[in-house]
Amino acid sequence: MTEVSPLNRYQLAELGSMLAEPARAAMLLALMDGTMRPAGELARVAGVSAATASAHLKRLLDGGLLGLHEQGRHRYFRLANDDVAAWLEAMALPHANRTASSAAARDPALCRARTCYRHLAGQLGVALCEAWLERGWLHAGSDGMSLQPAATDALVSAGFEATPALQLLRLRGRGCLDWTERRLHLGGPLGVAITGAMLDAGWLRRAHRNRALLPTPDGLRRLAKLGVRLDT
Amino acid sequence: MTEVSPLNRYQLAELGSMLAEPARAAMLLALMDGTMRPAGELARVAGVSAATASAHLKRLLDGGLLGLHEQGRHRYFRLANDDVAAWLEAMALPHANRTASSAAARDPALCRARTCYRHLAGQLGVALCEAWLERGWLHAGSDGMSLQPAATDALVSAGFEATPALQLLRLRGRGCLDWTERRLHLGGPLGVAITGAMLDAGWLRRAHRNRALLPTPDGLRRLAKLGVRLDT
DNA sequence: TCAACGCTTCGTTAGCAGCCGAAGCTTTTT
DNA sequence: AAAAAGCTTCGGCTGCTAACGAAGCGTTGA
Repeated sequence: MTEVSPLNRYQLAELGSMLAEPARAAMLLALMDGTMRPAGELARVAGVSAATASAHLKRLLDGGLLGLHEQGRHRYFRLANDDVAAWLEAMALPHANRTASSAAARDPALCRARTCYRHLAGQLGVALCEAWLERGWLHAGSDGMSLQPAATDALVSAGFEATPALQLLRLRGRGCLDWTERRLHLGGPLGVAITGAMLDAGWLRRAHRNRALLPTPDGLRRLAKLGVRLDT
Repeated sequence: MTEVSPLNRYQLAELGSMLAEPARAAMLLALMDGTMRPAGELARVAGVSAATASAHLKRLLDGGLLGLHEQGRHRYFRLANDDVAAWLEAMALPHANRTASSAAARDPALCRARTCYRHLAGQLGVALCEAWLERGWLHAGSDGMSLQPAATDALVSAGFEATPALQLLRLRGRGCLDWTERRLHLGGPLGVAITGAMLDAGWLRRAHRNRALLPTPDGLRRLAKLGVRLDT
């Protein structure tokens, strides 16, 4: 009865123990929006002293869950990569059933569109991914997803600037499991770039309270032109 | 800075602490193949006394990760549902990068085909899901996936028995993120039933050492007739 | 040059969680 | 009816770890 699995018991336990402390969990959740935050701010978010926070951050850093950017006397922490963000999103899976009954209690805006790390998730994210796959604008290969040249014309005519649109062709995307929709949306550098461009262009606005993204009326119109529609 | 997320810090920490003990992690991993196992066996797998195992199992049960079947003086434990199995698979995400370099070191058979809970995963699982979606045999709606009547004829002519093939139409499937392929394969009751039928029909055999599924030459031929091919 | 600042390291304390053996309960076997 | 088997509960021990204040270190700004 040898143990052959993606993860052995010790790796799994190690990963679990990273989350097992509410203070660490709070820090990770705070970084889910893709921002970088200094240690002191994360200490406040977690509600612990600077000394305690420092130990927690070291632990998460050594564990490979966080990345670090040092600047003068500040140390900015961020999630290590979008695998970690996708993983944190997936942590909601065991709760999927229990909260399904109280689905209405969940923030509807959050279900409609939100950031997953730094790319678009929720109904809108899934709709975009599926629509573009169907139109052949996105190609899904074994090495991830990529934008097809045919898509750039449509993007430009919908309001994207020509240069950024062309640069998108070089970026790679990847599927990312959406916890509310249980289907894939577009993540990876490509997903980040597209989402960023839509924010810049004013198609989407960030909510203040949470990770929700609010599509503007103009944004909805332009998205519809690109085949992306919200069911409701 | 209120905390609005699928999971709050305490839920996340609670979930993490379930895994944080190697003994509990070992038990969960042992149940990943979808089997039911009595407490005593899980104690042996985890390498702890019956008393300790009992406490761990109670914890996992209360936490909603395990299901229970009582029979006489035996208590059989299983994973609560396939959400939990999918979640455990997703736990490998943060390791995806690190192990990518040593990808060759991973068991190739395991990457090719394996059980995820009780349904087919790996290259073969993803290939089946994508091929059947493309052919219109599978329909993906917001409520999950379902088999279309058109598929049953093909299944029967490929060697499925007529009655089981018809019963499949009633079952619902769902996408399940594949940690090696980073794409969706077919899970849920429908995925379980199809995989089970293929095992019964001798298209696939279970490996002894691990969760790998070994396609037989005959099975490969029949799968190819159903549009399912391994890239290599 | 000195003070303020941001963060980490050190040393200590307190509390929780895992572990086991023994005892108890229930079901099965003889 | 008694013994065995499977599991849980109880009690006590041990070790780990999160917590904080104080001290130390490097950076920034006056």
